[in-house]
Amino acid sequence: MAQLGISKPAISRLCLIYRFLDEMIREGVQTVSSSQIAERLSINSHNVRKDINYLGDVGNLGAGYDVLKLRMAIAQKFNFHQPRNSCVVGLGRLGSAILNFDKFQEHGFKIVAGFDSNINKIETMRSSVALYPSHMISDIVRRFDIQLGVIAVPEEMAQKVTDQLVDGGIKGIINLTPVVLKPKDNKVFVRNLSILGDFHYLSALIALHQEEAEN
Amino acid sequence: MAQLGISKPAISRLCLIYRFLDEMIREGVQTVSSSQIAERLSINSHNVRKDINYLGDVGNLGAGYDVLKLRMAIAQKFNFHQPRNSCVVGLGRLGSAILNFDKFQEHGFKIVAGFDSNINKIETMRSSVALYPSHMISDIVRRFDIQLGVIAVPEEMAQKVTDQLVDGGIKGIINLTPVVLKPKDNKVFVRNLSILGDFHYLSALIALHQEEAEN
DNA sequence: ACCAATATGTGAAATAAAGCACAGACAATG
DNA sequence: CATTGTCTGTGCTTTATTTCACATATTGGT
Repeated sequence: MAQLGISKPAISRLCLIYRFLDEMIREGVQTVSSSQIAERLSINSHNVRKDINYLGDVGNLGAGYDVLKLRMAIAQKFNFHQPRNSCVVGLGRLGSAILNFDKFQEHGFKIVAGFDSNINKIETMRSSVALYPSHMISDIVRRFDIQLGVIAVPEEMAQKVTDQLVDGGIKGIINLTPVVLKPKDNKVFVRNLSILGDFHYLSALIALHQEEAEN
Repeated sequence: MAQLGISKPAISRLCLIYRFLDEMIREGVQTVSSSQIAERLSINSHNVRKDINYLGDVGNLGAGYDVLKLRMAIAQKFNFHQPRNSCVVGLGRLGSAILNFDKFQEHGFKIVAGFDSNINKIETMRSSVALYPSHMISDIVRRFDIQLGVIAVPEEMAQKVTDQLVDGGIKGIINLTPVVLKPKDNKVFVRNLSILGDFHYLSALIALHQEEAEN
């Protein structure tokens, strides 16, 4: 994959900053400094400034950042104003929790479809989102120009639905299974959010930390 | 925080490898090479070898890794055989989905408590896990030696329950809210799994990628 | 109008992580 | 038992990311 002109950790931090600014706006704050942001988000203030610098000229030398202006600059750089259609595949407990989570809409992520292989489930389930059987994934993704997909199916189905999503032209996948997905099209971005994985990771950190403390 | 002798990305990869080995064992495979692991997990084979090297002497020069031996070596290094008590705070749709997800138990993460501030909910909810009102968090965490906590509460409560978990002596937190937590005790490890955050992140990647493609 | 305090912007230095090349060890085969 | 091909272990190189230092701009008070 080619250059992005901005590092991935930086993108990730700017997303955090973006949400932090939302909060500031709600509280009526008009100006914020790099060290205030840094303090709240537990990152280094130099890093904050450098990240913001990727956006171009937004700060006021000596006078911090204008909250609205900075937020706008991030939104523009990352095209956050363009709403993106999304879908959820797998409507078990986890999947349906996400399907019905209304917070996403507020942020421009419109969930327009839910999929499950159990036809009975999609017929009886109540939801404001349109539901479809899994074999229609590619069709529906293409038809509604769905760009983001959340995968919440059992492990053994994960790769298969990935292929279907990719066939439909999906652009990004949030993978909630512990499986490492291999999208056929390598322009598709994948983000792994495995709770089991994080249990392992934290458990490992704790163990190493204890071991170290004993020496 | 001090040295761990092993980088965090490496820990994360080794956790992936660990689960991959589980799969191999189920399939009856006895030996695996660094390039097979690399291929399946989409990482570089040099990197795989280097990571495994942190574990000490486990490979067979010229003949790949013994699946069982390697898995054991990771488990030992990270103390995966020690079961860790866990809890879930916030029993909305997301929280209760996790509470009732039995996969964790198989991996040594025993969920021993669920918390919610809505007393009515904890009285009427059916679950094999013991449920408590949120004001008991510190008590119960301490009493049952709970080491890992999953936070699935509304954003505005997240910091408060973090403080309670930390007061009880929690060691690690999986944060499912988009809020950046500030644990009072900095020996507590936090892992952020914000779906909204990942929507933003992917959305940003897609936007940058498109922009680049246009030039 | 000046001074002090405050904050950004940014090149340069330091650190961390990933990628690489290859020497050395083993296994399988004939 | 020798030979060939395979695969690990690891120091070195390269790349990525963070941290630092400081020059420079701005505000506010006197």
